Amino acid sequence: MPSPDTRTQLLDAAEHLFAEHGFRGTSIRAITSRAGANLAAVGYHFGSKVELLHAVIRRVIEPITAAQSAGLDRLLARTPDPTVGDLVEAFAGPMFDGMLAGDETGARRSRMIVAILSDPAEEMRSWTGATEDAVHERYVAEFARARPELPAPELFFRIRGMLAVTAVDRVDLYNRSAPVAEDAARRWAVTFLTAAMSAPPTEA
Amino acid sequence: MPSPDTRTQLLDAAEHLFAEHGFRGTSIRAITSRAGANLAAVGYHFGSKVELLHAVIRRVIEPITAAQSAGLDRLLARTPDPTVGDLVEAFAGPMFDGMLAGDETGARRSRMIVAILSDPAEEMRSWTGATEDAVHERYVAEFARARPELPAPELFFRIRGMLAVTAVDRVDLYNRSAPVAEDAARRWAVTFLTAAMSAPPTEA
DNA sequence: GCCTCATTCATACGTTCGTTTTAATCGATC
DNA sequence: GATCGATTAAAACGAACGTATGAATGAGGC
Repeated sequence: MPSPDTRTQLLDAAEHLFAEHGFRGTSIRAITSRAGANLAAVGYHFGSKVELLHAVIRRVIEPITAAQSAGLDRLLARTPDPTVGDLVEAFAGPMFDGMLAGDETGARRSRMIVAILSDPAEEMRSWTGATEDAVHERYVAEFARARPELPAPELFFRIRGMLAVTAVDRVDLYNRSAPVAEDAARRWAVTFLTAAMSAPPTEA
Repeated sequence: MPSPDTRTQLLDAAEHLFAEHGFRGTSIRAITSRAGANLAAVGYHFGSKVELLHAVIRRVIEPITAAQSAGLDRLLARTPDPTVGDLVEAFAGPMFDGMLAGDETGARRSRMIVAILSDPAEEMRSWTGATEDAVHERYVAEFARARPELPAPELFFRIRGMLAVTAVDRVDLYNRSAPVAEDAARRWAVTFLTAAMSAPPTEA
């Protein structure tokens, strides 16, 4: 019984493999093999493969949502009318938490998020819970308050754009340079998105 | 022999199903069934499932790349020093071509592009040819010329961000409004991205 | 009318997959 | 140290998959 916690080992292995090869491209056998567990361990601990997926997703998403929520609380306690830049920082920042240079888990988690957001498979599409929805609602409301002249549909479009940018790590088409240092990506994203969210409404 | 062209029918069916359920989530049987063709038709016309995928990807990507290239030619013929907005329009615009409201193919193609850009599976990752690379190189060079004060790594990051935003249709988290009218999404994206690309460099 | 060649068809093969089942094992409790 | 609940192990099942094969089909050229 050398393994400390089979359940956790399974979650780690699954997160790695899902990010690397996608949900459908990862077999239970590959997961249990990497986790040093028996084939039946997934069925025992999680019930099925998709329930394991949901557990993995929850483990990735929850701390991000919590940080987004806490960040907004902190922001509103400091000032009643936060700037667009403040909101962007509070919303997008947590996506880059724990992505220190040299640490591969950050990049892997980023890939995982991209996979979650963009995978067309049915199993990937039901990852939001009440908590996530509530936090997103709050941010939508705050952005609407900070940019009252922006029509709602265009605001929604821009928020979708934010989500997309914060999760691009996977598209390494232009990533010909050295691995991005420390939290440079985070600050670049905030610059990028603050400018984008601050743009005047598109004229009709 | 009522079907006009089995090969085309297969491409259409495959494009639809790949966008809907992903590559791995789509069986050859589902494709041939939807195309009204025999199970062996894929093997006969394309050789294998992944070769069919590559044919589908090529058919989606090629007109976009061509339009991007032609747009840049037209732009440079008009003015030697295009603005950031001009470059954004020429680069991002073609991604939205043929996405008229009410036409489902546009949204489906968008989903297809997202799937291509973000799918972690190995088969999806080798879709760029020499033509695509050349066009992207030209745009990188032009953006660098238009924003000479921007450090190269941050410029690369922003171009990745552009790619991400132009392909977000799938993330319908905030798409609670009616389907986006005509080419509104295209103009919103240009506004969004022009502001983002015009932002001053992030300070160190 | 027949041959030819491209295409379509029905079918089968071997593999891999997720899941289930049944037995074995372990550690803690009394 | 026997018992019990929780976990792990080994094996098997049926289904679905990609691919390959060989026969059937049908139009166009001679």
